[in-house]
Amino acid sequence: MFSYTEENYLKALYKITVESGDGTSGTNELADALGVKPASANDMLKKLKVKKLVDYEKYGKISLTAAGKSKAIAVLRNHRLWETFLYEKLGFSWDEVHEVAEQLEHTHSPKLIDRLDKFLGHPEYDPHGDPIPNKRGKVKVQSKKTLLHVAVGASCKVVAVKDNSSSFLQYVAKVGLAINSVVTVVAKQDYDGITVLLVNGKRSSVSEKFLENIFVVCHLCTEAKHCRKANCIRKV
Amino acid sequence: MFSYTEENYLKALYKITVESGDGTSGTNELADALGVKPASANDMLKKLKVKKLVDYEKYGKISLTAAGKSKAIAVLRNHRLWETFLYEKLGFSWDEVHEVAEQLEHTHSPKLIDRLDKFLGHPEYDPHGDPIPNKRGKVKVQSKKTLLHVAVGASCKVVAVKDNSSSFLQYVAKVGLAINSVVTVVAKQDYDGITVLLVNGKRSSVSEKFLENIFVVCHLCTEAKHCRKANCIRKV
DNA sequence: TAATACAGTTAGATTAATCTAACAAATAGT
DNA sequence: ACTATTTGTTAGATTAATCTAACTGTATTA
Repeated sequence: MFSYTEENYLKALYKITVESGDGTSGTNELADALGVKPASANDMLKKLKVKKLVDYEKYGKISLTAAGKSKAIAVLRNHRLWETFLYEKLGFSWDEVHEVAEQLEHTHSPKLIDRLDKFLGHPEYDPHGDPIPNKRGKVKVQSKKTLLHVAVGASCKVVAVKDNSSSFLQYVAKVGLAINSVVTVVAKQDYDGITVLLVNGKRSSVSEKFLENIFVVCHLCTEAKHCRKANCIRKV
Repeated sequence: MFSYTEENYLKALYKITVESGDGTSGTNELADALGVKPASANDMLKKLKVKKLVDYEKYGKISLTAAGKSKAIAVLRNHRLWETFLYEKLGFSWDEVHEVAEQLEHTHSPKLIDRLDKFLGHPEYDPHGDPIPNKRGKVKVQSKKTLLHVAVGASCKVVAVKDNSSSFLQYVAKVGLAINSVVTVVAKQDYDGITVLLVNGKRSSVSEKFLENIFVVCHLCTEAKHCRKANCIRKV
């Protein structure tokens, strides 16, 4: 069995390794993500290595083993199903669900999760647009394009947000964005990257930090998948 | 704030003190209820006393303070609402809900509990017939009569079960009993108390231990409350 | 009332998760 | 290649919750 804490480390490692190019993480990066000191992360990494959930050599890159990845995905599935429940059934707003789901995700009842999944109608995406892994641990591929990659003058469709924090999501909502919103990049300052967005006739100026936390696809796509069209959003 | 463990101690203390005549508990009794050693319970009691959640003198009777009782009731509310959710919405059987609800009851989000309560339509009783405390901590009075108190030849209605363990509840179901079942006490052996019950035309022989875990009221009552009729179930 | 049983307490050890402070290895910049 | 910075590791301490084993107080009862 896994402790609450071990599960959180695995989940954080999964997120970091998926987002990094090479599927690895560093000690400090991990400690940062969990809000602990590097020394603590280091202690836990030793434990997880003994349990064959992570793989690394001293001073080397950290990666998840198949077993570690599988457990991390299971926790992520719990988390995203609970978020969906809170949003769909209990009327929580999308900036509130993350924190509460953190508390609910560590139940050790496979039956509970299966039944919840069924009750929700086997949802494919959570309220933030992130794919919900299925029972067998399969995770849909997500667009890796963000608003930062969209050319000035181009339009695109929001499919997910990277940052799930309440403060960011409230900001996103204020700008008028939501999952499936169509947004146009109107202008960008070369100097500091401040960008003007157009959403439903409303203009807002945002930073590059904001842009890189919004995942998008070509606005002509009908599915919230990575758009494969060659000229999608008119840029790489 | 309270730790998961503190909450469990408070909940156990509440149950024990409510069931005892004088509203107190002993160290061993508490330790037993939680499956820990008396030494551990003693350690925790000291902590809870410092936090002014319990009241006792060395070697004396243990009771909850108003603050301790209030917190215990809040945990009980969470527990029973989750049990109801699992039973009503996710199709769990009544012998499965307790264990899973133990894991869900320790969330620290008042909003979650309020929304869950609303989503379930403000239920008054959980799947075991136990009253769900309301938001302000008010708990409905429950019948304290059990099948053990019912005279031979008399009939009564099941309103709740005392033991929530899976093994007991499966036994109860096998006998054909459920909340609101009408049951007749057909015969009782003076020697060992073995009692014959009649439920929906089916006879079963059960022990006194079984009988004292089934709460009942007069079968003519329409509400699952303590029946106040003088001759209720033809016995004290 | 003295012996015995039971209930309650204490001291000291253990485990998991964390920390601080000091140190070591790897990397980057000139 | 040398130094400075960043990144990673270690040792030792702390806290919460538990345990065992030994002890003390209370209650029963012969």
